[in-house]
Amino acid sequence: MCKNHTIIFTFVIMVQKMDMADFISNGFKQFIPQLSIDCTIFGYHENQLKVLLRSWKGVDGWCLPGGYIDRSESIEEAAHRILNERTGLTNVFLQQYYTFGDLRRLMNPGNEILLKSSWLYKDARGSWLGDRTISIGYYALIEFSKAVPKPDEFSKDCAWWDIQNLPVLLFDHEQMINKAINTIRTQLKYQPVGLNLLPNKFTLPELQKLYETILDRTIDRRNFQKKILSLGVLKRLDQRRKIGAHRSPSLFTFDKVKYKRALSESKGPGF
Amino acid sequence: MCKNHTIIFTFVIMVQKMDMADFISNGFKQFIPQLSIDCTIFGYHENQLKVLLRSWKGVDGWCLPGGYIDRSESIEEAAHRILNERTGLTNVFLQQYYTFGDLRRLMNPGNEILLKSSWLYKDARGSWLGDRTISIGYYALIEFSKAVPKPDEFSKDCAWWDIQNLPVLLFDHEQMINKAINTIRTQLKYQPVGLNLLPNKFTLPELQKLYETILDRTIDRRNFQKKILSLGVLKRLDQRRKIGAHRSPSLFTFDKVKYKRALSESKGPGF
DNA sequence: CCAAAAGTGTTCTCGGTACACCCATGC
DNA sequence: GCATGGGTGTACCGAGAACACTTTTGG
Repeated sequence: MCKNHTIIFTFVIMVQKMDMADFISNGFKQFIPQLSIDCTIFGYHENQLKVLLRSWKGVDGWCLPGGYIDRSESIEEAAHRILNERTGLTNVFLQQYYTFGDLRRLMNPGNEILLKSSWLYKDARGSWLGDRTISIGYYALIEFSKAVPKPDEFSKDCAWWDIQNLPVLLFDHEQMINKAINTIRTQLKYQPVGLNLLPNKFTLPELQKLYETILDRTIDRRNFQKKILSLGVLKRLDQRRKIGAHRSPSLFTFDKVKYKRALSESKGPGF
Repeated sequence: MCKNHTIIFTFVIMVQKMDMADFISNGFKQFIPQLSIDCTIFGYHENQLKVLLRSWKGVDGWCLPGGYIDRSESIEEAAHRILNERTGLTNVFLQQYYTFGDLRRLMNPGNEILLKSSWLYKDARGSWLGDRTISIGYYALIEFSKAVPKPDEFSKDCAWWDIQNLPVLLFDHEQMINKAINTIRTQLKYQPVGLNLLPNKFTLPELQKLYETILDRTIDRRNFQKKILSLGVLKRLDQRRKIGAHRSPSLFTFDKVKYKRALSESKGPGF
């Protein structure tokens, strides 16, 4: 059920470099038209939850990194490829969370003007790219420091943004991000997915800050430690982190075997 | 988040009747190609959880009722329409649960032979229908007695099947059904979705049997009643059901206002 | 010695589970 | 009156939530 993160990333055929005109006129031969994948890529840095966004040349406003599905790859492979193209990362925690197919998704009233003045409207409209598109949403949790945001040749920029302070987003991508955040919050309650956002070694206070950031509330320190340790997925290391004029907290790492087991055993109350 | 069931079904333009040849050659003009919706429609009857399946003329094996998305309808509208076409029902509890896009989904080893000997392979292959298709899975919970399975003009049959005793399923539809069942089971733990499967009036023992059937285990009678009543979504009626040589159990109905509120407030343990 | 953060244990409450007796009905 | 199933209450247990003091460290 939740094995996405364990899948060994099969390196799929990378999209051939092609110029924009060629992509507009011939892309549909390689890709499935009218269906895209958008990845909500979360990172965590300086006590902030961040999302990786990209902007297009010639268009104001930002959007989620996305792409089309090659006719010969599965959608999961496509999602991993798209994520790899923007971050350089392989073998990350990546999960499908919802498919967005509202007719309004292209007509976000907040920024319709931005789109109308862009080449997306002028040139892509009329081609396969201008058709209505349904988008499969995936979210990824990655270690911030390992990812190097990479614009592609169509990008003006590709950068991290604070969840709390997002720029103007094109299409329905704000809604997609919100749904992704809700999904993580729910999942975090049952499964220790948050660990994917941290480096190999971390302290419990750091882990707690992450949880507090994602859930947007404070958590009692003692209860947090009791609960998180009771999951049995953490290993205490014989090292401490020096943090200035304070007591040095222990470093932990997580036991990937037990971690995978815990991910697949979500428990809950009720019947 | 879970408002699907509250949406007032907007009656969309029904698919024009067209013959199979026309559909094969021209359907892509009306519908989005390479993307379909498949509905796992659950009903409950005689203490059995049932799924509505259909079979194609000229093809052995069964599959989920599905269809394509009209270019002018949202995917949710499409799902409601497809469900309406097979059951005659509107305004039902319907939820998207996963999008299936494995390359293997068309090549289920268990029944490849069935497909190869069919017109689907001979005639549809080469047309837009023969292309690889990605499918958005929706599940519906409906009141069994209200639905009248309706084959369409391409169908050999359309009928209810016991979850415990499914026929040979084409494509990856068995996997789709299994994932739908798991989704319901998880959801049932947090939200009283099961009520959608029962008639307006029901007794607590009947409701309990439904839960036991879905979860595939027995539940203590006293604890079940305590818990289900504590949700506050049931109203006890001044009526009892006569059930032969036994004490007559009270009938209940559910308070739709409180019910909707309860659906949107899923609680849980954890942080 | 003082400020700041880490580490740790107990109590309370609530929900989940286990369990037993009496009641209504039709034969 | 008896068999069958419906209705109800109590005791135990574990997880979550509330809560305070001591220890380490650098300045």
